Amino acid sequence: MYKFKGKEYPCCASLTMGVIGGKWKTVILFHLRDKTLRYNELRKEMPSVTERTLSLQLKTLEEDGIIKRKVYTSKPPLKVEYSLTDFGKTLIPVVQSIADWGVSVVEEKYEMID
Amino acid sequence: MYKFKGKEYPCCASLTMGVIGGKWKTVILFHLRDKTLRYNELRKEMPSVTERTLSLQLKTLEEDGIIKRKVYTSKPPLKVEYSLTDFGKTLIPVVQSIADWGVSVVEEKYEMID
DNA sequence: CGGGATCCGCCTAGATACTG
DNA sequence: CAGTATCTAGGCGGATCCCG
Repeated sequence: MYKFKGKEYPCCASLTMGVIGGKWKTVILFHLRDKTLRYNELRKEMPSVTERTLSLQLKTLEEDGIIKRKVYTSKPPLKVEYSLTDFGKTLIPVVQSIADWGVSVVEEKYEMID
Repeated sequence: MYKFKGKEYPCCASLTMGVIGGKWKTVILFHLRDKTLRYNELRKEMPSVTERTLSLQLKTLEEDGIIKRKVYTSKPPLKVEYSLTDFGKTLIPVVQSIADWGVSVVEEKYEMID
């Protein structure tokens, strides 16, 4: 049994999926893997996500210590930047291999025969 | 826009997550990464999954061409073995890096500070 | 600009019972 | 043994409006 942030997982692989799973978290991490982005910059990279969902996913990633949120202004218009924490950076190879496999599939590098 | 098996994804990372995402698929692939297993052997490796869920996940993995299902007997008791296809084997590095990160976290290899 | 509040549909997955 | 059938719940994520 594996534990992380108060949650229990039956397998080391499911622990990781508990952190980066779901429809959007890997996409967020993919875009943050090499740079800092503002909220609206992330939205432009992910046009099909809703504001609420992006907001929620960013919050859970922050709570898990994967990303950090930095606010630069106290009055509107707000400027908020998101970036990986040092802990989050340890996920870069994982996210990269996930992204690479997706690219390989669409490039039809792999044969789909048994 | 990325396409795979009739589904569209906004990012190469989300394509991969569409195939291996969800609560159980990476766990199945983790256990099948180096060996063939029967249905009940898989259940023993994953005691907390229900029969129905395991069944459904195996079916979608088969439909996506990731695993193959081989039936050895025509009359009960049935013998069915699951293993990775050649295409599924291309996912091994991805699953392995996912599993490795989970292990690293519980071994506290990484510091959780910003 | 960067969200929060509210409402809601749908899909994932669980529980349990049953079958070829 | 290896599933299917049925019912159900919980939560993920979408749509829309609102606010500092």
